[in-house]
Amino acid sequence: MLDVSREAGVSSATVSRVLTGSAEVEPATRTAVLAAVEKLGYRPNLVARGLRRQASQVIALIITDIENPFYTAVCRGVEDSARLAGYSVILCNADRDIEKERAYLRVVEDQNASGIIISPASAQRTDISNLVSRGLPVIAVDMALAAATGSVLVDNKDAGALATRHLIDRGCTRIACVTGPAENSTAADRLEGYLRATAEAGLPNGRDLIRYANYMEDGGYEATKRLLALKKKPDGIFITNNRMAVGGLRALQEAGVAIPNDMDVIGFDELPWALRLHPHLSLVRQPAYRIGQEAARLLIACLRKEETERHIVLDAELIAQDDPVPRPSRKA
Amino acid sequence: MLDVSREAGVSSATVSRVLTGSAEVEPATRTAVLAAVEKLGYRPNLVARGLRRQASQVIALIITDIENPFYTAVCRGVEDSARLAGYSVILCNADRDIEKERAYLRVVEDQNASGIIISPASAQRTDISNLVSRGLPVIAVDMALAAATGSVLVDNKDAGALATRHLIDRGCTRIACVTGPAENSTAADRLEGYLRATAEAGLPNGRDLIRYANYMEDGGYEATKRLLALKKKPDGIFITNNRMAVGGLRALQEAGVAIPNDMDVIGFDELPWALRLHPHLSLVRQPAYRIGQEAARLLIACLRKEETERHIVLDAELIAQDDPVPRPSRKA
DNA sequence: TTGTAGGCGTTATCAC
DNA sequence: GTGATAACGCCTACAA
Repeated sequence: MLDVSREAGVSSATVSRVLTGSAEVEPATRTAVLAAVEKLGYRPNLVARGLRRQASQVIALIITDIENPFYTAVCRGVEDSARLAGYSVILCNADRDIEKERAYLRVVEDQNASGIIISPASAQRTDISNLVSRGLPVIAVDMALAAATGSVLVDNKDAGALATRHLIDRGCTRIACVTGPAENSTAADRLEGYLRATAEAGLPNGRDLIRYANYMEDGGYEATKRLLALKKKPDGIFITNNRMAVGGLRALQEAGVAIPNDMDVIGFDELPWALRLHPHLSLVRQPAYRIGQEAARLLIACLRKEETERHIVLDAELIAQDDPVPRPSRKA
Repeated sequence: MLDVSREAGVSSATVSRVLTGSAEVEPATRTAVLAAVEKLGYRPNLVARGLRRQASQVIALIITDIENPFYTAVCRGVEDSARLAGYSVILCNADRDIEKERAYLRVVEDQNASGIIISPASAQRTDISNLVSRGLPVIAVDMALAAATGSVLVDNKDAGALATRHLIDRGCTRIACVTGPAENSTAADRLEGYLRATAEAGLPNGRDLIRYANYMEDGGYEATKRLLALKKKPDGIFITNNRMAVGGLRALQEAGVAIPNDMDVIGFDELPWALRLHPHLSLVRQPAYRIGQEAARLLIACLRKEETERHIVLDAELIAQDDPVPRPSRKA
């Protein structure tokens, strides 16, 4: 910057003013400065700027599982929205690991991120209290977090009920549920939706019909296999996430159970295209891209101290079996 | 830090020495400092440190397509390896967009990343020359980059030939190839492998059997559909990436073409589990996680000025149809 | 409108 | 072994 100021024959303060637009500058000196910047290919050092301003124009995005397309779609929403507003995004994959998540929260704080968007590893154990008390805005997505500055969520109970009712509407009378880890609150909510819908319909929903798994393929596989081993087999299964659905489909396939003739299945969230290879698999889909967009919008509004609603709830959508599947609208 | 130094009754310089281990410190003062650090919950400001040291302990990872599980697996490899060595990773998704990639390269440079790992959007147009000339190490993965400091690659020509020969071995005599964008060098290499293998076997490989698509589901879908519309239909198809394979499978399914009876298909890279739902789909798999690990190892070796081989070539592996599929070994 | 000067939180240098 | 002190590159009072 010193070079630029010399080249333009002004002080470094003026260069700074031109570059940041923080104050009025004589048009002539302004052009001189810009010419010098251009000539020397000068670019401000973001680290120094961050140190001085105590704010970095960087948003940290901490996600639960980078190999799950739901979260990557959220990422893209955050990204696109944040970049439009002049923010950079740094992405961290906590990998469902509370320790890894904690490590990232520390790093991100120490790196002076301007704000944080997080899909928490745990509603209880994820601790953002010191961040929030330091005034750092934190937006929760996917899972509610009591201390969060804001949130963008889907009502997982409703979504779970929506999925379950679809199976009921299709005539299932003995519906099982493969849900996520017991301590995971979204899994609990989706399960609760299942319990509500089955109860309303007077259908059985006892412990034998419920399986807790790890939200991963192998978990869905094992859980489904065990359901198929029941004496009183279910005639419908609600699998509460996309990766487990893949495992579940495989278990059904290996067992020679045909969908929908021998078994009705509904999943939760897409795998881009892959689940559509199974035309008889319905699913409930969260607007992942939109969740990301809204989270970024919310965070930036907080950073700008704008008045805005703090908590957004979006609707999940039923993609019913054999229905025409709309293209995922990213730009919506 | 000033607080800590007061608390411990020493100067800030000593605190720094204790924390960084940059010089010997009297054990007694050392414990006093650490006690003060503990008591006050002090944590160094990484931005200030980065400014002073002109090095950030942050590695930037720029990937091509965050929705492609191949790249996310690379991420995890980089991550795990980098964190072990005390580096943080910031992840950027260039989205096959050369402009977005350029923007990220700038941001990352301005943020003073210590080094860069990149899967380039283009072998020709991705420009890292100024980074490299500034002394920033850049490791290319997935696609070679002439200016790169180092690289971790798979021989895509060999891999393409490997895939094609598998179809040949299975008795195909008219093999088509759905490859990526014409200007994409990995796509060109995989295609070249196909051309070589078919030529060696005396099989046709004319323009009608070759489709260029966008490495995405819709591209694979359209390309496959057009292959199926040929007067002289192929009896085998090599689809050069995982996302296109999903689209291709869908096109075949819609057309009622059964694998492997009506058509043999081989893909390239996995979708975690999803492609295994199609037990008759073989594929050639790159060691994605390992590529990421090696890239991080290489980069860190460069940062530490260690002598090391600069360019690593790993082997792709054939996962033959109906063969038992080994679990993806992440920790390998 | 512009320049001077000081400080953001560290660490490196140089005395002691 | 330890403490002043300067400097990393930028921004912003304050003064001119």
